[in-house]
Amino acid sequence: MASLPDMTSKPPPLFPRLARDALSQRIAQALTEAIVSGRLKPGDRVSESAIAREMGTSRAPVREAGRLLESAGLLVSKANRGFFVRTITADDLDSIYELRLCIEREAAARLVRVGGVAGVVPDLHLQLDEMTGRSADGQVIHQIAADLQFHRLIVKNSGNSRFLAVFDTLASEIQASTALIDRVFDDPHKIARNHLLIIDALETGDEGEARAAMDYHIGVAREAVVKHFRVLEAGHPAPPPRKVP
Amino acid sequence: MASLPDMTSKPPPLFPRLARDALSQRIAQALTEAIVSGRLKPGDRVSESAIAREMGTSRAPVREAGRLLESAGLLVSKANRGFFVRTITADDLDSIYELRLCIEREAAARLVRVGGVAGVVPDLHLQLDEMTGRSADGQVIHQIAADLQFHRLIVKNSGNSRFLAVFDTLASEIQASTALIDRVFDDPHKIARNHLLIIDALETGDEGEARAAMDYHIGVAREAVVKHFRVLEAGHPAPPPRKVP
DNA sequence: TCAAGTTAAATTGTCGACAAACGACAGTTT
DNA sequence: AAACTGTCGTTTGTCGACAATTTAACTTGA
Repeated sequence: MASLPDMTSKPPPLFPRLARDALSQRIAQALTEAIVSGRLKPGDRVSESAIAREMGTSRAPVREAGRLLESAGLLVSKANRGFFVRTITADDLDSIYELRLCIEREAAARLVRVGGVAGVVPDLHLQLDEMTGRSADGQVIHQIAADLQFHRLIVKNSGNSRFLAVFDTLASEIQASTALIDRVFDDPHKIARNHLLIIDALETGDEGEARAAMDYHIGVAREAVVKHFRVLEAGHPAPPPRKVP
Repeated sequence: MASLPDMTSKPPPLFPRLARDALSQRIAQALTEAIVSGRLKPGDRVSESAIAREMGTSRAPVREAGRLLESAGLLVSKANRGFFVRTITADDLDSIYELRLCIEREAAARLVRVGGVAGVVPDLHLQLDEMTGRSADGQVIHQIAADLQFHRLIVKNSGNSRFLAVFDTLASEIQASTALIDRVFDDPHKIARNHLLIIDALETGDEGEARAAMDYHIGVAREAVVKHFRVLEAGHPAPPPRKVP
């Protein structure tokens, strides 16, 4: 009986299965990278044919990648006009952070409830080191990515897959918006301290504590980010759309 | 000054915009209708070529419609296998309702905060009439649709567009899952009374009241729906996938 | 009879091409 | 001068066909 082939668990951790469909996903990843890195700026046109020419593929997979990123919130499509990099306003970011608050507040409480705190705390500390390390290099993008990853760990281990799905969407939009930011908001060590407060709250084992810590933490970030974008908008009322080479 | 052309509100209610892209959207709508009506059951294969043949189009727009419904959560796609109608488990529904709770709780509070209650209450009553009317005909599907529409009105008028986007996704999944339900859970008038409680709470003007009412209302629904699906799953452990004609 | 290996049918992923639609520019009219 | 109309080039929306992959059937062997 023990020699029966195991049908439930994957036999050996097979290679990433590189399906044929992977093409559109790789294109999507390349586009995502271009957007979060800032090479593609909000409002820029993303031409199917141009991208297809550059990557040496047909337009079909590019189109699929575009639709994928559209549902992810990174692109918008106008009928018969094609895709454009989504322009994120301060109001958008405010809405995003308000939704993010709802999700993470509940995720933190849920993590405590299901007793998964002890399992993630080590990973959280690792991610925290990553965060402070990155910020030392002045890698703002990577620092924010590590920040989001920290929060993602909490959401992922909360046990509600819907929370994670929504969070990932919001995270990619937040990450994309940070391409416009050229400086960190706070001293890296202060940020690290703030995240330690979250870990402390989680470890109390009290749902209310966890919720409150998350409430405060995200509330502060929300205020800072939105304010930053409001002054940005005051300077650049309507940036003209550029053509992607 | 009063004769200046109004740039903020739409001039005359323009025609319905009828874009060329409407083809894939119409296909998506047709597929959605088939799913929520139960003609396509969870696990059923949705063949690109078959649908394209039936509708007299090429596979490309069908494919796009599939991707659209995939991001909406109605379909899942396996690499090189195509699309399948999403099978929703009781655990899924529980996750969905937990997320829905987070959203609507905050949306109700927000609606109170921005002072939009008075504007929607008439519409809410209209939707309530629709709900009780439908249930009299035994139209369970339509009754649930009207129920969701009631809640959608609150979310929409809350002012956070992200809330609405997430709600719509969840609503379509809930609507699709109800295709498996053949009876109403409660007396229609009792349901109507429960919704009246929400309206009452909104009209108090107190955010906490609104939140609490929503909490209770959705909590009850969640418990009933999830319990219903758990017994369904006990009877149908793994329904075999059917081929769509 | 059952199992494994092989072959065939069906379906998806991708490609290149065509026609409709949009935006820009210029010409005309009031 | 301003607004409207017609034309032109570019890009998308759609199509049919080919290649790769999966599924199922079929054959072969113990």
